[in-house]
Amino acid sequence: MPETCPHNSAISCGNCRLGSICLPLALETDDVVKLDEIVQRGRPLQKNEHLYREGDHFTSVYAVRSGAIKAYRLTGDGQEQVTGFYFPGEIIGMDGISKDQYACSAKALETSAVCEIPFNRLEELSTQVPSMQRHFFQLMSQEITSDQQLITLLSKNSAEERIASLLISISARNARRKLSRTHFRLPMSRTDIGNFLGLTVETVSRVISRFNKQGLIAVENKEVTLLDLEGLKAVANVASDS
Amino acid sequence: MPETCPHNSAISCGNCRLGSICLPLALETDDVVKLDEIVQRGRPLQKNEHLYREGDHFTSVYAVRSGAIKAYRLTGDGQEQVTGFYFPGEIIGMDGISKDQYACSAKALETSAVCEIPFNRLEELSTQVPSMQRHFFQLMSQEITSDQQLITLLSKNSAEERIASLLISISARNARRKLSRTHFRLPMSRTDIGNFLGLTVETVSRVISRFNKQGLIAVENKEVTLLDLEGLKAVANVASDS
DNA sequence: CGCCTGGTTGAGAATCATCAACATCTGTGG
DNA sequence: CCACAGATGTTGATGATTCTCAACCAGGCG
Repeated sequence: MPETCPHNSAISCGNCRLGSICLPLALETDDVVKLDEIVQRGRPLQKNEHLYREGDHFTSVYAVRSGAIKAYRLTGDGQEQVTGFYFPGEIIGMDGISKDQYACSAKALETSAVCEIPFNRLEELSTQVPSMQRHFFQLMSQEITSDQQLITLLSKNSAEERIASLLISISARNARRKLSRTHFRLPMSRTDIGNFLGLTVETVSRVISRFNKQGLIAVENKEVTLLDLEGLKAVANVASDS
Repeated sequence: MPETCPHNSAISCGNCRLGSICLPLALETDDVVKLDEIVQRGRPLQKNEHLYREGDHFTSVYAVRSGAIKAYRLTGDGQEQVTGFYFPGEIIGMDGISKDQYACSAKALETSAVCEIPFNRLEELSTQVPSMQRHFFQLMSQEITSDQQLITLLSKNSAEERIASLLISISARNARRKLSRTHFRLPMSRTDIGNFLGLTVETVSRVISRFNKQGLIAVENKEVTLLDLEGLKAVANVASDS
């Protein structure tokens, strides 16, 4: 068996715990080595540091290794629309491909580490390794469907349903990483939550307080415990398995 | 010069007027021939006929040739969320890639013709023709950014702003096809518009009536004339060039 | 002709935004 | 280590936008 990472003995896609939910998902061992050769791992981002900004020349997509990143765009009148929160194992930056410049800004919500994947290298690799191409098509398609879920949420659901859905989504993404499904720290501010869900800070705060009083969750600042996951799912109006 | 389409003398990507805004955009002449070989053109869809349904096994993406298609998904409680309207030259079905089944249903709003592009053939072609791969990545990325624009619209904008934005978007897409920027027929119902923009039929109807009274547009059933495009853009809160 | 779908208009109700005051947390410097 | 300032979060009162319910109108098709 070959050395899993030829240029960095500490970290590699081959030994990354996130591999199962990140890029290498569908790859053969030697293809993972090829991926490893193009992935660049820089210094960590400090809280509030930008990974890239709206309008920057598009060069790379990024896999989040640790921490949390928010993607947002500014509206004409300077308001912030958060388009997504990205947790370890998730890929950010695919919106930049179409115009060769990023359509969103990406900012660290806490100290975070990312793996940079230069897109032209990824394109090359994709022509050589069909399963790589397939996997990347799937990742982009996944981004489309998750955006469409958010569209539905914004279009049809009440403030309570939106916030319950967000909590459930974070819980599910935690579970994928083998972390607690019921207890976690929200890396984003209430304002960010509002800007994501199309609500004001006040409404976010009120709904969270209400969930707390109702015994659905226990909140202390950013620490959240989901006390009644089934109850929350009922509030969110989602089928029990999602 | 080779025969542009080896298997269908009437229609081919090579002679299609929509080529400049559809798939072949960035292709060399002989690559267009390769694309032509995999594109399938079936009988037209009648109004209300489905191209595919949510949950169907994913096989192909489709380029709209004529008419108009709406994509929609059903919420848990049976409501309809329209995720997009697709006009000639636009590609539909990319949401199906991630799970190998369509995440939306697609239904003809009027008699429509589509070009079916079997995805596994497209994948093969993409490994052989890098510009094809690149172009398809760009199309998917475009879908992501347009979904994100819709997210912003739903999250931050009033009923008037949403409807003005939709009219402007249709106008701009008409212009791309060298059709009138100011006069067109809305292929979708008021209900569809509401389900797309997160509004009720009544609100849609009221806002359109108001625009009519204000002299911004002239409406007669589905026929719309944009009388004051600049005024509409002001209402929509968008920069004048979009 | 009458029915049914789709669209319009009106009145009242509900949700969420706005404005405002206050509380709490964070981190910085004395 | 404490004190303070600014940012962040909470709670309350009020109001606006949009939804809901309902009636009515117009057009298409059997």
